[in-house]
Amino acid sequence: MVRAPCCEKMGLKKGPWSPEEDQILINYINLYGHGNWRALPKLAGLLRCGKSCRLRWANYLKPDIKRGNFTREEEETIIKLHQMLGNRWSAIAARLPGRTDNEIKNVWHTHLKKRLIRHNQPPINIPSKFTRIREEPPVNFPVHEQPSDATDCSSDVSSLTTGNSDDNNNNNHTHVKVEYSQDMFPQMDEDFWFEVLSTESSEAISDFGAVGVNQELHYLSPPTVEAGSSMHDNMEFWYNLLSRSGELPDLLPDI
DNA sequence: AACTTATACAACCGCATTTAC
DNA sequence: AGTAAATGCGGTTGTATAAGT
Repeated sequence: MVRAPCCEKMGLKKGPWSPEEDQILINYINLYGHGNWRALPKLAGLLRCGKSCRLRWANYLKPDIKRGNFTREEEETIIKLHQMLGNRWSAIAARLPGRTDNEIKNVWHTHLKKRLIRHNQPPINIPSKFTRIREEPPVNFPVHEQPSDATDCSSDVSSLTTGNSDDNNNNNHTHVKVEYSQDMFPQMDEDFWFEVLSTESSEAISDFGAVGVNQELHYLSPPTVEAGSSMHDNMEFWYNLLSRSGELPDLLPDI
């Protein structure tokens, strides 16, 4: 693919936006929308590249953007989501209404990371290949019985963490029997982990208990996956298990 | 007051992915 | 199916301002 010449070579402006430029962009998008970012600056009469316009709009001018300091609650949410998702700023931003990926990235690097280090809780560094998993629609995690609503992941998780603990409890570690088939296998995307972790603590992960690999049923037993072990430990365990199985090479590429 | 260093945040760059043809 | 263009994303940089010396 041939890279488009950079803004400067095209005689386009770079650097901070003036209030006049902002107004032109706002007016244009309010009137015509932003169907084609590449064409937009020319049509709007801006000496900017489309990319610059898109960034300015997405990070600053969009009307639903919440300005001002992050609340303590928002910061806690970012920390929690970062534990689950790593540096997937856009995924984190998707769960914080009114906040942009760029803003979250900045607040992470300037405040939150340092705060965690100060409190002897260095941030988990999830390998980037974990965080760049192919995007796919969430797929149900298999449980005893498929829920009636096949698109609702959260109902799966709650059934794993609550419903199963009664009949399968074993030394505080619940094992869930999973009937395995290739197309039922969980997609370990952000939604999958988010649903898992948003149930009560990482105990939920050990509650998954079993997973099918190579057409066999495998149990994740203590001490391999302990209740209370970290998100990353669990991800690593599952990743290694899946890698060894060789069944999902493009879902989770080698580290 | 002048200078240096640290911090915060907007914007850019380049790669990856998706879309259109 | 292949290719180019468009878009999205995450890492990095640039710059204004605040804090410290």
